[in-house]
Amino acid sequence: MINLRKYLSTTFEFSLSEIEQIATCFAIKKLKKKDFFLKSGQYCQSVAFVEKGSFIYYQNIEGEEKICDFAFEDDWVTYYKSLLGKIPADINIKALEDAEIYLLNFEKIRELSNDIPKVLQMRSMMAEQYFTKSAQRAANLTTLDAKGRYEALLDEMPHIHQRVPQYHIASYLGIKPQSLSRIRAQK
Amino acid sequence: MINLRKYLSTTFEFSLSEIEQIATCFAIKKLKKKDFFLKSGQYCQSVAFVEKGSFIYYQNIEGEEKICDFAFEDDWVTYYKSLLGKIPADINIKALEDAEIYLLNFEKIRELSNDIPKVLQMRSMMAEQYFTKSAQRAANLTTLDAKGRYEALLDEMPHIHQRVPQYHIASYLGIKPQSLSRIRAQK
DNA sequence: TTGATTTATTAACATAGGTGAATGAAAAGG
DNA sequence: CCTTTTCATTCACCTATGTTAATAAATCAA
Repeated sequence: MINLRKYLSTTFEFSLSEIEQIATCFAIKKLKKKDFFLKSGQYCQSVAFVEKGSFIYYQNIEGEEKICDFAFEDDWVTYYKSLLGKIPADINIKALEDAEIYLLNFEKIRELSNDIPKVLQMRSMMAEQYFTKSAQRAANLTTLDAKGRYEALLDEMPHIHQRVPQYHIASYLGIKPQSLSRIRAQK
Repeated sequence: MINLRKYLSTTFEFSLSEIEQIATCFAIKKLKKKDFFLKSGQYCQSVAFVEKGSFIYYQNIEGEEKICDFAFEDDWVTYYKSLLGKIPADINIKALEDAEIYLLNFEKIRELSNDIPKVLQMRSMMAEQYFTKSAQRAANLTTLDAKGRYEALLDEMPHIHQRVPQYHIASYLGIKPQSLSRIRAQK
């Protein structure tokens, strides 16, 4: 829980006793590479802090895995559409590497928010980051060409090539692996 | 407030007395065509129910208005990134037609949620719709060609051509007006 | 209503990115 | 370790969308 504690302390300035209280609400879970945090059809019932490892969000469309998001250490993993709407997920969230995550049940968040008002601030920030990410991706898809989107991604996640196979990066960018190769060659 | 009352009654099955209580928390606002609900740089501090009229969300990028969303009757208008993050907006929300909206202050929502728990359900649904819309748009941008995206939009908003100029539709789809003309011609 | 401005259409040409196939490199699995 | 499978690269060719420009149609403002 090293990363989680550090995150709670530096990002939100929770006190040590608050951190203890919050930490007890999480359940640890270890996932092997290729294990699923969430499978299409399942109900998402928690948010998870990524202590270690990486994840892809994707949809299976016409036999292809269309990547719509990544998550790494210090990111939150969840699927709001299913979590808030209490409906089955229409995407998959899969570990790309062996991972260690801390699960926080949706109801537990409510209880925590009552005890520690600052948790509300954390909830807001989680939701906000989540909204902002997909809105920004849509904006990039309409305003930048493939090379521009690739550079924006490298800017945002400089180490992505060390963690994610290139064909997944291409899928996230909305292009074919061959096109990403071409773009990388011409630099 | 006819549409708002009907919406609260049919979508969430609030009772008449609950609807009265909720309704008193809203402030009416009338906007002329081209008036702004939110300007880039301002803080978004409320959500608004669209009783009448239409809105575009857009960013000014290199002199062009890049449309990222529309809103019509029975939609909620807000900008979560600014509302939740308490940061200045980086987009504009402008009335495309004369409009009548009902404003609900962010703090008022909290108070209402305490009095009427079912308001939480409404909040969730608002957030969920908001997130889902931009995620779906990003998915369409990576999985469909321009014609497919246009057809998906017509499917979702059949009357859009009666409410929104075509060059705004093209911008939302991520193509040039000439390309949308070409797509429309070849059907 | 008239003239000015904005918006939509069409066409010829340019280009970014897709497609299919071949090759080699890297990773996985016994 | 060797074999198999997956992944990245390159190339030749194709297609969808962008670009520029001209014109027509629609809308706005006086």
